Amino acid sequence: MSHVDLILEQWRRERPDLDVEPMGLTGRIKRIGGHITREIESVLEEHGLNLASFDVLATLRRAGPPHSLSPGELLENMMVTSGTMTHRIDQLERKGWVERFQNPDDGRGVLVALTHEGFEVVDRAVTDHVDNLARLTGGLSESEFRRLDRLLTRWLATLEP
Amino acid sequence: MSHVDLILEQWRRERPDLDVEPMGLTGRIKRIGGHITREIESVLEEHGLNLASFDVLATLRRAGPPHSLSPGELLENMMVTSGTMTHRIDQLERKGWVERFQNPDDGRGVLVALTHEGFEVVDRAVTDHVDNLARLTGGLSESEFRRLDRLLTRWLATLEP
DNA sequence: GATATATTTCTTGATGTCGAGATAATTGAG
DNA sequence: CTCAATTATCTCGACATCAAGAAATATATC
Repeated sequence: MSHVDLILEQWRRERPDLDVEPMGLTGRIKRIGGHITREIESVLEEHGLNLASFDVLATLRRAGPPHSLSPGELLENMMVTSGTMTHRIDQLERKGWVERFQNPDDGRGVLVALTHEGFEVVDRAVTDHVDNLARLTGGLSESEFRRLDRLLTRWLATLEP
Repeated sequence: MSHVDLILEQWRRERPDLDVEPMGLTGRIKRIGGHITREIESVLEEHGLNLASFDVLATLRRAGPPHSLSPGELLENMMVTSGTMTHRIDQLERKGWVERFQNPDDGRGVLVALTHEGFEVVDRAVTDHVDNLARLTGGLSESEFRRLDRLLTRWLATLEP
């Protein structure tokens, strides 16, 4: 009996009027999310990264050459505020993994670009990262994996209209 | 094409050597988690609660009479540290929704109990909360819901041995 | 062209969390 | 019984995040 099922059982006893099935589904999502976040962070730590830094570097890396985006474009890809993004870029700039340039086409804006070192760090990190994700999803059979992926895609589509 | 699929496509182009399927699955989990967290928080806010406070009150509530647990027992149910738990209890105590007692059986420990007001707040909040969760999962058919729940349970079991 | 409105990025203050260590009481080995 | 080890909780400092708003520039309307 999992942690989540225990919670549902308690609610059923204390509040039999409630339909707790949706709570089970969302609880499992959040619990799985918590586990994989912790595991991911422990692998990234070996590369001197946290999840926040990796998110930024990876977004620049996978955007392709010239590996530069504005803070606003980076924002669109992550669920954080602009203040948080400023802080993340500051941090990466101090480490020498990204650089800020003035945007030549818009005096208000800047561009954030991967440095050579930043490129190498994120390229090494992402290799370990995908291995780690393969391990974390490795307990599922291929068929389970596919069915789960399809159902999550379905659900996500209803949440991101 | 969803946000997650876009990311996978970029990685496939930039790093064709990587197997990005697991990244898709975990990305969808985290993205769904982000959405439902935000939606949940906005409903709890109407009751003067944040997710942290609700977690504590709800744990006490569903534990059944006398609705009291030690900080250590509360810790076991949540993925947080002891310092965080102290802070959460402080906050709820200031609001008058829980009280601390000295544990009569163990001089080192305390017990945290719901007040009458705290009981009423959490009982009202959880009613709205489950309605909200039903809405958030309402885009899935009954069959999809059941299959998804079963697959998530499977996966969670492999992560919580 | 002048002026109001948008947009882009950064700043600031508040809050929640963690991690390491302090404090106090209990437990167990001799 | 005594003292070391363990356990339960709290304190403190650091850090990531958010929300609101400031500053600078761009865009649109007249």
